[in-house]
Amino acid sequence: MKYGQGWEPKPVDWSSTRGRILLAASVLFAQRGYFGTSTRDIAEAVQIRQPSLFHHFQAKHEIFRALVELDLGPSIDRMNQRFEEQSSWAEKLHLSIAYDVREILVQPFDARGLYQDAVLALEHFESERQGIALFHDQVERVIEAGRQSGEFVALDPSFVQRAINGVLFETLREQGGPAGPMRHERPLQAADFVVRSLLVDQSRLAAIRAATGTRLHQLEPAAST
Amino acid sequence: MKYGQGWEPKPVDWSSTRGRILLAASVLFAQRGYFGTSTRDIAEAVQIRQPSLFHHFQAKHEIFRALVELDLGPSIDRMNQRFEEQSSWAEKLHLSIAYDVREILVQPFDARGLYQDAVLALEHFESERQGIALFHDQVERVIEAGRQSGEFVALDPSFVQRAINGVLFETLREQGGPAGPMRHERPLQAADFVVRSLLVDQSRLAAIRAATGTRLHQLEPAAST
DNA sequence: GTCTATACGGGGATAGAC
DNA sequence: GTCTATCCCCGTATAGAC
Repeated sequence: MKYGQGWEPKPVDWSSTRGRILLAASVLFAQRGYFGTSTRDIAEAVQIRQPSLFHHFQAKHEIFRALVELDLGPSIDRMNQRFEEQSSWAEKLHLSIAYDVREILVQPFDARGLYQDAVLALEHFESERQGIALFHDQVERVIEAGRQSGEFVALDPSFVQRAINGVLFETLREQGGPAGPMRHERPLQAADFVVRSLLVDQSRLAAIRAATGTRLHQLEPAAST
Repeated sequence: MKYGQGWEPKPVDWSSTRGRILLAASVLFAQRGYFGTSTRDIAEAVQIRQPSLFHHFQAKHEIFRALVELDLGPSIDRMNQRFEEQSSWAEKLHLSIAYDVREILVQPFDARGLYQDAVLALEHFESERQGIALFHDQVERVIEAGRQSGEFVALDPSFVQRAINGVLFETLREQGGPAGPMRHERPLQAADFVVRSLLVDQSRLAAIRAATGTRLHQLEPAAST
């Protein structure tokens, strides 16, 4: 299993040819989808000839895979960090959502084209499907634990996990990818929206929000490097 | 403008060849995406030869367009009905969400492949994009009105509209299309999740939920015909 | 309304020179 | 590491017989 246990993708030099291929491909995947993007399109965007792509990646699907790793790996890693912290489940969940939203809005590549069922269903992406499932499990575990501790109302964890997913993804769609204008309030709004719906005692939200704000400030975005 | 003003798509005889093409195509679009589905695939699923498709639809994108109309048209129409009713904004929103979730889970075709930005960006789908924008406007109007009346907390209507979208869509993904096992509690759960997060006075939720339950029972699913 | 035959463009990927 | 040339498959769509 590739994902989990502190695994992180190697950092990418975004100015290298390989990095520029990844950036351009992510934008095209987001705009036209994986199947709607040809290797010729990608090559043209990077200003190289189409066969030169295959020097950097063995196949088209390896470009896609690299992008999923870059997005998903750190996300799983962050969630593992939340588990190790001493904080309430509501705080963990709130910080996770806000952090994920900020990272996805700030990172240099466009993640909108990456989590399409139709693409991930391809045979090549078995380990990516596993990674996604792992991430979903992590989220569900927080929801479930929060419910058992009495912090959250009783709601199907799998439903909540999917709702969070939907909120996260739509926030990215709204921004129109990393190129779009950053809505700086979105990370906290998204986290508030979900946690407000889950909390038994809603008067705690203000304090939780404040804690997340402080932590987010400390944890500088890694992606801007 | 095709959508709006009481417009509704013509009913489909799902046992006709045309209907079977629509059903099969919707499933394939959901599983492999629009670009990942060939007209050969569709024809094979319907047990006819590939060129015979073109007797029923002028082009591949006309099949897709017909499916979007079948899903989106009734949805817009239902929202218009909510506007004409005498009820609070919270009730309108709650009923809309629950109703939409139920319909999307119950209708015979699979809507999961229909709202992909990469596909809708194609030139052919201008009127579909307009229809989707119209629906989003309707939702935002309810959010905005509810906030002004003091029923809802202050949250960016466009953010909330997207969150609702995400929840709706993820609920469908969870079920795995119309073929999957229906979670009968999902319509009310989804509506609860959103409205709970929006309501200023959360003690109203139980009453709102009860009202939606009654109305939903009266409004039999149209799609099962 | 469905078929066979076929046109024609575009797709991913490889070979091999520089 | 990038190029040109090229292979070969698969895609949508049309023509025209039955």
